[in-house]
Amino acid sequence: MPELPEVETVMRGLAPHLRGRRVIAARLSGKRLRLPWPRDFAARLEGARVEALSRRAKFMLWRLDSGETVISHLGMSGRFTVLPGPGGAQGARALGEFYFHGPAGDQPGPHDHLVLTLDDQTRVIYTDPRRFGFFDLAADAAAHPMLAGLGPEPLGDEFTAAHLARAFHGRRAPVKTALLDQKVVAGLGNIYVCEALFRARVSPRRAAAALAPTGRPTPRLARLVTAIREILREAIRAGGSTISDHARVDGSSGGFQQHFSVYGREGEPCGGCGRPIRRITQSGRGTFYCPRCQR
DNA sequence: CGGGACTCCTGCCAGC
DNA sequence: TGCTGGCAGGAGTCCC
Repeated sequence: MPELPEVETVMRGLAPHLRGRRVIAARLSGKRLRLPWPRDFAARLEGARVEALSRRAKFMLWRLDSGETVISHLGMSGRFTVLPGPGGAQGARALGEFYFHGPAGDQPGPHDHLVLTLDDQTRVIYTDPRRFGFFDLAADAAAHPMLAGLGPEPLGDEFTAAHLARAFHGRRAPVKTALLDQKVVAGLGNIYVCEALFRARVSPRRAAAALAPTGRPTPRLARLVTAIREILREAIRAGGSTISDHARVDGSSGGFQQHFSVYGREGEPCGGCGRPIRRITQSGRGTFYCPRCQR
């Protein structure tokens, strides 16, 4: 699940608990995630204070006072859970029972891969059944190989119809595929691309190049930019979308899945024309759209 | 080079 | 009930 709105939701949920706190213990499951754990990861976290949290595309960044930055990616099924310390003991019990499956209520679950204990006794747990997520540490996060080539933030000033026109010009792939390319725009995933294309009334099958025949902005591209921004803002406001895995750090679900117009709605009537939503496969991934409303 | 297929891993669901 | 196959939000790599 985790696309930009879900990562933003998790980051905003973690920030008040992590910011300004010192990590006093870091415990790892030892199981390999998408990438190997950074060398001496626990030791490099322990004793460090978290100065600031931010998000870039689908990556979460924790700047430490050691000069390093934790880079975290949720993959497909990663989630963070905060168990408040003594100050929030009530919440800790309620959540502990749910997320910690041991008899005492504080044993890590089978898919818990990182447990941080902070200097106020808050615990922060990273859980990831599919293990497509990862952690890394870097002195310069922006220069990290996974971040260096990213396109603009879709909610930032650099993401414009002019940018899309340049990125799409000469590109034969379908616009759906192009928007999933993190070098074109950073942070979109399958769900929000489907939803944004529907709102912009652009067919996911159309070649990207056909939307930018001259390499210059067009009204359609402007519509697409607006649709992407709107969808992302609405999804962030709703706390992201919970399909099966995403949760906020307090365990509650996001709500944007209630507002999907096409995603996961194959066969249901289109809200615009009433004809059935269609599902096709593009680059091996499901695409949902209305063949009538989207051209 | 662009673009598609394949890969990592587990959970879940539909269908038999 | 229990099995099997297909599918799932990401993104790097490998080929043509």
